[in-house]
Amino acid sequence: MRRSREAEQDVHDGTANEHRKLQQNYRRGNKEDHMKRYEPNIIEPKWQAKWAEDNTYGVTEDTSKQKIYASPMLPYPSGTGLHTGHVRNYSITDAVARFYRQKGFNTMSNIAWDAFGLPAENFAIKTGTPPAVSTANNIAYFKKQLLRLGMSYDWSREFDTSDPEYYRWTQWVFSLMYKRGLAYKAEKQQWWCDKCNTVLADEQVNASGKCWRHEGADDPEVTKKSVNQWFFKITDYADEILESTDALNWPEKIKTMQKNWIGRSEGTVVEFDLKGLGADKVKLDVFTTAVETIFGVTFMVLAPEHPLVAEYGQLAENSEEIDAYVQKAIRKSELDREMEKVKTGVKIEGLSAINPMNGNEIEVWVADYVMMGYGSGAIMAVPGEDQRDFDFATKYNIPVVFTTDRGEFTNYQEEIKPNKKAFMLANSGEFDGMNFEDGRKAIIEKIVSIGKGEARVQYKIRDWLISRQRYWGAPVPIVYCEEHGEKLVPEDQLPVRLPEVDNYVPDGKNSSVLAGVEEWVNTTCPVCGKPAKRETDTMDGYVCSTWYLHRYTDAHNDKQAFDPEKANYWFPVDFYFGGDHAVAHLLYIRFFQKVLCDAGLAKDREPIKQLVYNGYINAEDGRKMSKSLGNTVDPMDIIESGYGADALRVFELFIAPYDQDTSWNSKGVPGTYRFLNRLWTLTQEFIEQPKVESSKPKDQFRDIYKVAHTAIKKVTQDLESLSFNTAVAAMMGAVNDLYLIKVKDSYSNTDAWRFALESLAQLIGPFAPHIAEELWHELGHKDSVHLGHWPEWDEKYLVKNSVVYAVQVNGKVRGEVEVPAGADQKTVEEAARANGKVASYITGDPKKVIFVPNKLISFVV
RNA sequence: GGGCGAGUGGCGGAAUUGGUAUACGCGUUUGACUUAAAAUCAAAUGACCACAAGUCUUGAGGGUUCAAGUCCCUCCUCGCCCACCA
Repeated sequence: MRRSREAEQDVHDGTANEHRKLQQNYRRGNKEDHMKRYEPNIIEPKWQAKWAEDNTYGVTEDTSKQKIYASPMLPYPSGTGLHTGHVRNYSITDAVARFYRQKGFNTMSNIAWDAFGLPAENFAIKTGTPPAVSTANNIAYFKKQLLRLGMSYDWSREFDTSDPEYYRWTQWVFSLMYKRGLAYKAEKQQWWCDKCNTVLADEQVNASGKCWRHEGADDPEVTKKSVNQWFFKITDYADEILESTDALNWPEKIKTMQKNWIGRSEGTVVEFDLKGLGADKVKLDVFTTAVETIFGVTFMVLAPEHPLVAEYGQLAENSEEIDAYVQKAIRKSELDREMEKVKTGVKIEGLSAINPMNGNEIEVWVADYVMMGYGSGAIMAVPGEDQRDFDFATKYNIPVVFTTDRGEFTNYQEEIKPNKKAFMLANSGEFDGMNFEDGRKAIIEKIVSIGKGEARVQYKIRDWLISRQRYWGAPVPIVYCEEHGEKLVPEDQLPVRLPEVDNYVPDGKNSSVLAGVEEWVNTTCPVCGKPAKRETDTMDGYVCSTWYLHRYTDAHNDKQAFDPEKANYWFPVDFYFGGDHAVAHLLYIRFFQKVLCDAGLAKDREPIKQLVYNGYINAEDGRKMSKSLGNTVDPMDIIESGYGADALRVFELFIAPYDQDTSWNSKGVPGTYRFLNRLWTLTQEFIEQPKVESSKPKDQFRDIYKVAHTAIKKVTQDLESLSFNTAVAAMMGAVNDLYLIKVKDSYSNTDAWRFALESLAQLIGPFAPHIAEELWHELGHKDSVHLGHWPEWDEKYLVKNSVVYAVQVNGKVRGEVEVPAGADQKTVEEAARANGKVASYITGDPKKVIFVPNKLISFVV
């Protein structure tokens, strides 16, 4: 069940060899026999057990302390387990959580399982294993991995979203939405995946028109199907979400994507009367962002799917031609239509529209360059002012009217388009001579006054489609009664439990297998008690994950989804870590938080203070890590082969800046293991030295203190700015420096060495928590280094006694000189000119001398 | 077509307001230890050059400056996102 091993045999063999080597090293290494060796597979499980026993990472709402809430995005427990690419996200989360915990913050970090979803159901269809069983197995392995990695979660708050005790409250979330008028059922054209046999949200359809779960070359494109569906009214909050996006401390990339997704544009809805084919009383609404061009409208265009096309197209003389065009256009995917360079269309003969501003009668066309999915699916075409309309008009010999006075300009792309706003209106009746802005205002006013339209804000975002025709999800808590219609299941009757079934294959007829479970479907009406039928749709997994960050704050409450007081203590989430779901999940949780606020259940209108969005780690071959390519590495293999979780975690943080994509390197973990081993050895050797009561003043150990304080400063600042890779480099540098000092001078049990080693034990805590704890205890401490132990640096040890200046002549470095700290320009200049090599480049007096304190001196000759 | 990123050794990557480019790690090479290998420790490692000296080097080309990976202009490549958006 767990995972297919064959594909990773090579990797496995490789690590097995490493394992053998390491074991030999332990047995026959040249370290003195009595010295305790660095064996992560002994110390790591030991501390993991101790932390669990002491509940080291358990938290309560301690108002006397400042809180930090740091969480990774909850994982979907797939059958393949975590690979080393996934481990990056968890390592980053844990480094930040541990850093703040060590600094004394009341820090909460958690894990939960996003357990509902299609793969478990598909696995059930294939093998007959119930989703609940395979999901539990998968969770067990994920949990084993994360425990072995030593993540500092409050495990008492763990839950999985497919547990009735959880989805009971997911159904409560639905009720909350329903009661606030934010959940509704509607018949809409929706994306449909033939492989999943279910509808998909817009966000689940990728750029090439395929389902997010079936993106392969052989997979079919999604199609449109008309289905009666449940929606959450996210559009009610579109404006607020959009407006508050800029202020978020989130990556610009994500913010831009969300803003594009909401897609706000301000414009005008204009109503055109129709004429002919018996449509004389019918109005055609169009949306335009350039209403000032309305005098230039010479034709109207309807999208092929527009309802008026179906209605009046068949009445036209050329109905066959229209029908053929529409059929062809609908078969083409939206993507194909967009790729189409040449615009095509068909005129609806006999139908015309009346321009409300000048009464002109104009043609009505069907063309697939207009999309049903935006605006009203119809446009007023202004070929004089719009390139697309112009192309179309030219092709079909439709008149062109310019509504701007362009003077001598003739080139549209080069001259007119960029300067459009500078031209005065023309051919626009009473509005001639007005500039673009005034003209627009005046024309909108006029349209409104004659009752033919209004200003409107148009969004690209649609309401959130939440229902799925699948088994393995939280049932929508609705029943249908003949007398009372659609009724919410009362809260005290939740959860609506998923019944056990034998056959998981959906019939593809717009309903899930639940529809076939009669004893479940047949229920009673909560109002009259008479027979009623259950809703058979389940909710999209994104509904489950929309409120789980709240559940963490009160994970086992059986009276309510969460206690708002507890949630308000922890919220907003200070750091949210992930590398996926740029739009969907991250938009939904913002929406939900605002709903909670309006319902009086939350106070912060934004749930996430800082989004930490990590890049991908690709496989060593440069391709994306995936089970099907056989290029994933199981972190357990690396850990168990003797390198341990700490070395793996350090490498995950060291490999590159966290937000950058990079590639796995199988030699990397041995490298970070070496580093940890050097730190280990340094500490062990120290412990074995007899304690020295030094009579030397502290200043004699200045270089040791300097190394320690430099590292403390750098690592602290780097963690604050999430620069994990340079923090690791700084610690490596410190260890290297201490080795040099050790070799050069004596190595003895002095306060200076103790300070340096204790500092490093603390600094390494967020990165390699087990060795940190072990060394901390080896150095004589009894408590956990992870609770409230973080070193502070003292600037006085960072002050240099002497400074090395670079000496430049005409901008080129020709040498360097060492002078006492604080030397003035004259001193440095003399020292520099005393340098023979420098002097050879300077003949006579320099024209100019540039002096940069503590850096360089530059002679211009 | 539009928007946003990014191009630095053999590789992953460092580099305050412009101020000694290549920190740290991997890899490679040498030495110590070892019967031997591994491990460990010490050291070398951008290119050209036998060495020194010197020259060149941050995608390409120009510019500003005493000084440019960093600022400005032109261009190339790659990645991501959006896209007949009315």
